[in-house]
Amino acid sequence: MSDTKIVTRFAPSPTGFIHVGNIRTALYAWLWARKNNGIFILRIEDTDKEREVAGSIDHIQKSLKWLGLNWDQGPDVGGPHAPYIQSERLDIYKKYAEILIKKGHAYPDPYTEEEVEKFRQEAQANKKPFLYREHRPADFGVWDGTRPLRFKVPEIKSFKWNDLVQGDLSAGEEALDDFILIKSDGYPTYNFAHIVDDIEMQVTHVVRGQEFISSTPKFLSVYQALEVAPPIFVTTPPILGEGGNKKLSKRDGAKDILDYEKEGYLAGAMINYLAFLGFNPGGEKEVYSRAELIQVFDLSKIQRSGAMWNDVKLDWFNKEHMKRLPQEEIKKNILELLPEKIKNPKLIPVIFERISKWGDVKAMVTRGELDLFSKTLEIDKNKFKEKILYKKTAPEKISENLKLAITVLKSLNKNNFTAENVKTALMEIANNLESRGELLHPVRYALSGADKSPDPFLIASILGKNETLSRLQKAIE
RNA sequence: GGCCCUAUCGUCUAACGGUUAGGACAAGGCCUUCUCAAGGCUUAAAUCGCGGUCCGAUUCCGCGUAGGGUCACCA
Repeated sequence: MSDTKIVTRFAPSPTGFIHVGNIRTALYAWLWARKNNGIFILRIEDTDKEREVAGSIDHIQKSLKWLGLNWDQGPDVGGPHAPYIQSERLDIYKKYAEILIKKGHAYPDPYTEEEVEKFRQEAQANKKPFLYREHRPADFGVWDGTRPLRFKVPEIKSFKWNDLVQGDLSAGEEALDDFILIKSDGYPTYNFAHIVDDIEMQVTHVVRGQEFISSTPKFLSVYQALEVAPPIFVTTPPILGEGGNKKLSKRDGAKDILDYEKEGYLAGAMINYLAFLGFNPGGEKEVYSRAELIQVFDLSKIQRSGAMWNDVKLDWFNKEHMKRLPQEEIKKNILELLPEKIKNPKLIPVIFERISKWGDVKAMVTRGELDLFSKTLEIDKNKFKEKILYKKTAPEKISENLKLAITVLKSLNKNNFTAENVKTALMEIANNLESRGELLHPVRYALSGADKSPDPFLIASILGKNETLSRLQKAIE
């Protein structure tokens, strides 16, 4: 039954990269289509030629692909309603415009932009909302395509409608106005084009941000004039920037979604985090795979209030997803991200061994851990003294233990300085102590300069005998 | 300013009108230091305010307050 098939769409305009705020809307639309065995459409809304940024379409597609939000119909894959780029569909909008003209619901705007602006200022001076329809001409005249085509609101009334997320919504008459359907450059406005396309493409659920709530009465008027039943509206709450009081925007640090890929975030983690920012299936489980997410997702459980972006929680999701990743995946993931200089064939096995247990690329980069492998680790001298101490163990005891370690390690043959041998040697001392940490922690810290690091034995073997001894010696001093 | 929407720990959130208001992140403390993109235990932390309906409001209603959105030949 094609009538009952769920159809959702993501309709970005190619004005640059898509940031995390926009992509969540796409995610929700995609999840809903997949959950219901429906269709997910990618449509490019490029009716503003001035704001268009070259390369955006490609970038948008890359972003969606990274997250695995595959589309069934779109600019590249085509589909029954091709083309999926609005600038290539101008004749279709014209056809709908003619229908509205014929019905007496559209007319050419007789005023210049300056005249309209004057009306606007007059209204403002009188402290009244500006309504173009109050200046609607008596005779409509014939539209020759050079003037903007305006919509004649069929009925001035209050609208009430239902939104799957927001519930019952309403707006007063002042929300209705004779807005522009087709601009003087021949391109349709968003207000008109998206409605035509949604009708043509048989979209059942329109998922979009709440900035469109206030123009919904206008949209409903168009559906009314066209005598077409509107789709189901699904209005998502905003994502707020980390100050908590502003909608997330590029200016407030909303990043290109693909930046997160570069930084080593997993697509699955990003999706999980994004989905849960404003949605919760109930229950206490939080880490969901893509498939599980599709299963539990429900548009009606989307939150109504805005949610604040939180990098720290995203990191946590990433970590959880990493833990669930097969080893091979981790290795692949990491290799792709390793800086060129570290792609030294000799080091790769070492890195793998380490990464198989402790491989946070992002953390490695930020903590300077990668440098450990190029032996240029800088240790923060100010914190060193304090951090090398183990709990309440006396500093004297610590340095005594380190000395002991040096003695033992000195007796190891330089060519036999393997992680295994170092471990055997050190553990012998450590096991005789009150707590093994009294030795192992200082050694770890002396060698790595970090209290969370690969195990000290591995580090020692990588550093080699000389460097290891010299770092231990330095630590004592 | 007009219109519209929203309001539970610092953050994301859960809770048929009846719960000691739950979980997660973050924070504090303790344990562990072969820890391993850690783990275990633990502490502190919330229903914006005022009225109303009800035997009983986080939940329903009104007002206030605060935040957000929108008022384009942008989407």
